[in-house]
Amino acid sequence: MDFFTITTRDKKTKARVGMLKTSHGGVAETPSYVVVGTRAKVKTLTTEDIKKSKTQMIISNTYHLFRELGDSVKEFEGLHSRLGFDGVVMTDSGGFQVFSLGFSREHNVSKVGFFSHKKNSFVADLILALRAKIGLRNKRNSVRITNNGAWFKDESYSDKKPIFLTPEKSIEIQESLGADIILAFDECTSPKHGFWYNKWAMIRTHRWALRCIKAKKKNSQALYGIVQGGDYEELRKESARVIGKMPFDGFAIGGSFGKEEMRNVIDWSVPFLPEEKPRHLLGVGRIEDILDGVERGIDTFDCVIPTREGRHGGIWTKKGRYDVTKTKFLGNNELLENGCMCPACSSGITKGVLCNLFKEKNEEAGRYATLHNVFFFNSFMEHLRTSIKNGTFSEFKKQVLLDLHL
RNA sequence: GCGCAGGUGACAGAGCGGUCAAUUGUAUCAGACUGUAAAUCUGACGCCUAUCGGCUACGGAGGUUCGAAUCCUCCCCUGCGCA
Repeated sequence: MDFFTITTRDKKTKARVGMLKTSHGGVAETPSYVVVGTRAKVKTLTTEDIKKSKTQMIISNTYHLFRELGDSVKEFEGLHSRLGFDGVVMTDSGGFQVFSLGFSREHNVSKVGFFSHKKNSFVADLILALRAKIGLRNKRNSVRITNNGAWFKDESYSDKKPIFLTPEKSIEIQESLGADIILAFDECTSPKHGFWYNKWAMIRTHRWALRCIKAKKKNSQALYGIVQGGDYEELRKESARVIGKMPFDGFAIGGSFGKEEMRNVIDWSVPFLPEEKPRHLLGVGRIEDILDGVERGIDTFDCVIPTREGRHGGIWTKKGRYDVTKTKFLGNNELLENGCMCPACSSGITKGVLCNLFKEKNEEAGRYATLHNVFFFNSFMEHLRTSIKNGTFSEFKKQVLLDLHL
């Protein structure tokens, strides 16, 4: 049984429809959205909710679950069981936390910027890269990266004991967690990092990739390698070439880039990745980003947007996003989205009702919003797949962007 | 009627002589959120002004002082206790 099969290819673009089949029995048709359930739970949603949300894939997180479970992760029941989900489950390796708990805090940046982040100066970048190369840890960071792995001293956890993640440790934990797809332990760099730091971090990530392959014992899980290289063409191409040649079951594109550079990063990387294997774009994104990604040959995407923004009152619709918490929606008796078949809209949740729930700080508010958003993104992917099958992907893309006023 | 305790910006509630247009929280408004440090965060929030700055404000009226939300006097109001 093949893990990944491509069933339709778009004639004009690199878009394709495929099927992921895991040894666990889970199935997902791609392009697919991967819902984020970091701590083995999609925030605010019940397992019943997830079943009704058209969710095919969920991604949990190695770092956060290991923080929670410690060594008892060895006796973990397994993510499918914990999630009550029989679709395709992924785990992120903890590589993103190297950034999100480290440089992201220090630089005060997120991984995707609408503007190009100002880079570190050439000298600062070179010093940082040299320090990294000879194995000197960054002193200020709550994450200290060494050539062997990364120390996490995360004060938001009460026990406060630093933990050390290496490629081997990450794989070991991910095997205990039991996802269908696991990711190589990598280093996600910051948008502020310059060429030299990115180069060194990339080389390190490549070495870690080999160690992950070597450390993997289970055959039932698919292992993805991760392309890094920041927003540098030379580095991305090199990374994709090197990682693409390694015996991974699939490939992910990670790292930080500006909004504009994202398309370039994909264009530089994809040609070096084996055509017949699945390609995942880490941490992206918005509707327009997905369209750009699919067009360039990406099969799966994971992003916190539908869940996080839902909790914050952001409602995604075909006509764009709005904030239901605005007082003007009180008393409004239109459904969240006209004609929507999601469990929230189907049960008659109106803008007014949801606005009121948010104002009351009722916990159901985030749940309804998340339900709608997750369903919306999953339905969107469904339509997107159909368009590829029909050979109308380009028209579909154009229409979606038009409707979103983008 | 007597005895306490109080009256501060939409509300709650700090401040108790100058650094006070007044801490903080809530509400309100605006914005952010892209491998979840996030049911979170940022900013605005008396009036006028793009800004500098100006004006009016801490129950009311006086007073003391170079200077009062802060001290004094009287008045009005509220809560609790006693009649």
